[in-house]
Amino acid sequence: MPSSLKAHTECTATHTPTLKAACSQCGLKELCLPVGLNQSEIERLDNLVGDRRKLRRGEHLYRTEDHFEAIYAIKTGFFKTDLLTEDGRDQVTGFQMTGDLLGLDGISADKHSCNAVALEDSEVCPIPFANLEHFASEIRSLQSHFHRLMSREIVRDQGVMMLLGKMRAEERLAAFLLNLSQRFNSRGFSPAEFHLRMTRDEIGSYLGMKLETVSRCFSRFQDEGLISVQQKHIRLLDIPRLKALMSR
Amino acid sequence: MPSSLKAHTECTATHTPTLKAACSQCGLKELCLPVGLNQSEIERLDNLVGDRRKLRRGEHLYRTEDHFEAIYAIKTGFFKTDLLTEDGRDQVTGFQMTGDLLGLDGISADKHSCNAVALEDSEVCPIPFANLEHFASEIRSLQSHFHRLMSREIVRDQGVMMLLGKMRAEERLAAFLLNLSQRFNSRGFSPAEFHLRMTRDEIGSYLGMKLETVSRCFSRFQDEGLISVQQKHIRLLDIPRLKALMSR
DNA sequence: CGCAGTTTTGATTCATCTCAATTTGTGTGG
DNA sequence: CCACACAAATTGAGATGAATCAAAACTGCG
Repeated sequence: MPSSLKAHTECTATHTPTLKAACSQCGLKELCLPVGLNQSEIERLDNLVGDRRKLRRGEHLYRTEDHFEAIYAIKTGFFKTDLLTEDGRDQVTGFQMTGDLLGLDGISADKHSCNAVALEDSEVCPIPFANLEHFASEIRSLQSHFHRLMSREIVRDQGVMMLLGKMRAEERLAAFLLNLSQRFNSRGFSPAEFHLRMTRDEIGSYLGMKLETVSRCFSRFQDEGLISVQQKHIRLLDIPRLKALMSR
Repeated sequence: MPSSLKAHTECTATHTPTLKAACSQCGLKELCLPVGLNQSEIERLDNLVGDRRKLRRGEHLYRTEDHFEAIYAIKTGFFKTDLLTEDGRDQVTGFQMTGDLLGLDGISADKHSCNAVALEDSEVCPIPFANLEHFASEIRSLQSHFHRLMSREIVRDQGVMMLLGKMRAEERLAAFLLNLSQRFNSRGFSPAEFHLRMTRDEIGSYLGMKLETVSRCFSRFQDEGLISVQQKHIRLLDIPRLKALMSR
């Protein structure tokens, strides 16, 4: 599967070893920004997207307060976004994977309101926002799709509020695992077996619980035969029962 | 203050007693969708906005699963949005007041993902979304402003995640009061004295705590001289100390 | 191979929830 | 306009889920 995501060779005539992004050649057409565009429109997108950018594990794609200029489509890899308060508390606000968009937070004030960090070596396609708005006003389907994507982010956030506001620790973790499962599945990976890219601490931060509690819940799930855990390797053994756990 | 917000008389030639919305005449020009538009652009907005709709306290503007067709600018009044799970748990996801926009959640799937309920008699200006997208692609400043508004919603939601994920009950309530204070202030009302339109239960639902805990926190704040509470009437007596409370 | 970071597990504490009773406020109809 | 019924808010006592503190085990990286 990852082989189809390997970097293309450069396609500019220059000698710089940049990786020209090319939506028209990309395996993520059905998942990413081009959804719903026809062939010629996708080709116009190619001109819009900047050179691909590679990040090593742990590297920041952007930081809070950075000037906003582009949103980023994840070509390969895995990210987290987080907020930091003055008094040092850190809240993970999301985990993003292949095909997801990063940076929408920056539009509102021309600067980013959170940090985006690669949790594994990754590659992103920067989409300069000025260009995107320009094309969006010409290509109605692009405009419409972009609006849907922003709205989807709002809906997603509502779900997280429900999670944080109303669920108990076990329910949160079950919801989290099922969400990952579903997202891996829609990207062609196994929904029942996957590798966590984040630490227990990061999971805990996202779910509003301490890392010890995350660990204890994993253990309890395992004891009950719901999942199998070996460090970061997770297997979901009883998805129906996990789902049932959520509606208590 | 409310007198300037009183309903205009109808301005159509028909005999139906509808209230034609007119951004160009509205006192909320600086707060609402028209921000940043010039006079002639605002006049074009007038044609875009549908007839004003009145809601009584307790009435739904829309419900989860309702077909999405318009977003709504709040002309007067106060709303909450909330989600309901199958097993009956209810999460308030936001409180909206004059000048705020409602309905952005519906764009992503052509149907609403939450309920919007008036917490007092209110009036909204419906903006049919198809029209809005059409005008947005013609008026760049409208397009740009609309994107900022959606992004602001995303940023706001991140703040709520921080609140729910990392703060203790007292901090949440302090943050909540300060947020209301700031929003009333920017609408020309007193930042230090206001009337809560929602119940303790709704505050608790929003902040991820039980109504009894909300009530206890109010009492404690009052004992400590931070605020004065008489049912729904709140006076903030020591804003700096309330702020300090948040960064513990 | 050893060390640092991560994870697991245990014992204890604490914040918030739950259950319950009382007070206060509000809307309706006589 | 008052009285009644119902909804909302306050307060207390006790239960509990998750946090905290602490130590040990595991992992993988240099």
